[in-house]
Order: sequence, then C-alpha cells, then structure tokens
Amino acid sequence: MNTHSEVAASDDFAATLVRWQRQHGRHDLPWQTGEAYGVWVSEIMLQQTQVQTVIGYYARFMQRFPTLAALAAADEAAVMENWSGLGYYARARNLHRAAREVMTRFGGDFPRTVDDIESLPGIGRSTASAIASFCFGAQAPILDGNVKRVFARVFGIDGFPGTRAIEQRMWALAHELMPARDGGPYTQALMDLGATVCTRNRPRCDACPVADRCVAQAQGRQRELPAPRPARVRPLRLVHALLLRTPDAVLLERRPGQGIWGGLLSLPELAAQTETEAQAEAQRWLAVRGLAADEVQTLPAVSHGFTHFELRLVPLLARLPGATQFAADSTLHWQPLATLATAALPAPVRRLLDAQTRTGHV
DNA sequence: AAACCGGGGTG
DNA sequence: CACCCAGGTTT
Repeated sequence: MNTHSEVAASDDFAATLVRWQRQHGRHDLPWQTGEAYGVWVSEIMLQQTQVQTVIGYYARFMQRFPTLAALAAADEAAVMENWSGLGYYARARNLHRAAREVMTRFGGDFPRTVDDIESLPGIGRSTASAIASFCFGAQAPILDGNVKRVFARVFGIDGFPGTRAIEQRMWALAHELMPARDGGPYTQALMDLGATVCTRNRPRCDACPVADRCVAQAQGRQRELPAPRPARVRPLRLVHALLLRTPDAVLLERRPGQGIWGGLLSLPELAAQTETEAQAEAQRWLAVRGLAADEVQTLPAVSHGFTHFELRLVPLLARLPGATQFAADSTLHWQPLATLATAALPAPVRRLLDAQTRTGHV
C-alpha cells in the first residue's frame, strides 16, 4: 500500500493544502488559540451551527464560563441558559457532564490523547481528533461532513458516505493522507477548504488548490458528489376519518396531548384498514349516536409527509340535513365553518377542509 | 419539503 | 456492532 509514489502523492496533497491554508485559510476565528477548552466548546457548537452564528454565542459562553473549571462548577440550568437559542440541548448537557468528568477523571486537565478525549460524552472520533491536532500536535485525522465532501470529489468516491463501506474507505484515506507533521494546519486546511471552497452548492473550483487533481472537477461531477443519502422509504400509514357535516358546521375531535398532532383538532378517526371497513365503521359510528345520513361518500385521500412515515388520510363524508341533537362532549365539538380559519388544525386537515367546504355544496 | 450532521441510542 | 434517530436550520 505504501509505494513511493503513493507516499509522495499523499505528502503532496497535505503540503498543497497547508500552503493554501496559510495564505487563504481562516486564522482569526476566536477559538483559534490552541487552548483545549475553547477549541472543544467551539467544536461542539460548530457541529450544529454555522460559524457566523457561533461567533456570538461563543463569546457570551466563554465570558460566562471562562474556564473548564467554571463550567464544571456551574449548575445545569445556567449552562442551558447560555446555550439557549442554539438548540440541540443534549449537546449542552453532554458538554457540562464532560466538564465535570474532566475534573474528576483527569484532575481538571483536559486530556491530551485522542482516546482519552473521545471517552468524554458528546465527543466522537472526529471531534476528538480535531481537538488533539489543534491543541496537542497530534497527527490524528478527522472525518466530518466537510472532509467527506472534499474526499468524495477529489478522489471521485461514489456512494453515500453514511454507509459503513464508504465511511471505512474514507477513514482509511484520511489516515493515508495525514502528514507526518503540521497536523493542526492540515486539519484546519481541510475544514477551511470544505467550508469556503468545496461547498455543497456552487463549489469555487477556480479557487481550489487541488482542482488540478480533482476527479469531480475533471468529470464535471461536482453536483453528483458526494452521493446523497438514498431516499428513505417511508412506510405508508393509511388513516380513515369521518367528515361529518351540517350545512354550516363540521364535527372535529380534540386529539390527545401526546403524539402526532398533540392537542390539535382533527377529524374523528375510524378504526378501519380498508374502505369497506371504513364505510361500515362510519355507519356504525352514526347509528350509535342516533344519527342518519343519506349516504357516506369516500373522498379522495390527502397525503402528508412526516419524517418517519407517509400519512394518507381518507375522508368519509356524511351530511346531516340541519342542526343536530347530538351534543358535543369533552373531545368532540361542532366547529362552525365561519370560524374554521382560526381553529387549531394540522396543515393537511386544513387543506382537506378548505377544499371540501369550498367546493362542497353547503 | 428535503437535506444536512456527528454522537448516542437501540436492536 | 451496525444501523437509525433527534434536533433546528438552510436550501
């Protein structure tokens, strides 16, 4: 694996990036002090938020908790207050926990080896290596989103970098390319290149120090690499619901406080898997309450994409001729069409009702 | 509306 | 150990 030419090529890659970083990279970021506590805080903030936003939060956070000992001594609420607005509070809790672990396990001195750093909560391999190379001169490669993008393009690596196989290949590459010295500047160069030149959209290949050897550039495949996450196949969830109307109102049901659409108003759900079942269930639903509709009409489904599944809502329309004796209870109530606009409805239900009450005969 | 992203949780 | 998710923001 270590032919002379490959070693030379690796050294050249690193040397080229480090030269470029000296001239065109970022050197004035507030956490570029080589001081482990600040570097660590910035790395955690940068996992979730862009540099421009982090700068302000970082300054305030470091003013409030100037040292690792100060952070460890603070109570969790104070940490959360100063993280407030950044989101992802689990990371703030890990930061706080890790500060306390440094006090107890490492006597207050930030650990200096990748393995010890990685043993702290909220710090994985890549973040540990970044801290070790910036602060302790370690020759430890990182592999974050920026680096994955640079590698995929420069070396023409196909396949989604989130898969085990591609990620292992990239880690191996990261180790091969790691130079014998200048670990910090090289790591910074990779980060800067990914953040400022080899960006996801509209990469500035004319400003890239390794454009001359970039596979994506040569083949015009910058937009295809890295390969995107395969579209996840979201399971289809089919839900039948009763759309019970009078000429000027619609029956809505308050959903439970927990779970999907918690606390919002929606159509009463029918326990049914098929349209036939749903029809029967709708009739039974009405009969139990002493109601009679001329017919129950199955309307076209409305779809709504959730993170984890695709919802297809099939409305079964039943019309009552006029005001009904059927009284509301704690969860069911008649919503006047006139006030529908202000009701707390999930977006797809609102779409459905808007369409139905606009085109339906009132 | 979908993509993004390191670490942690889970099966 | 391999995969999947949560969580806000950006595109």
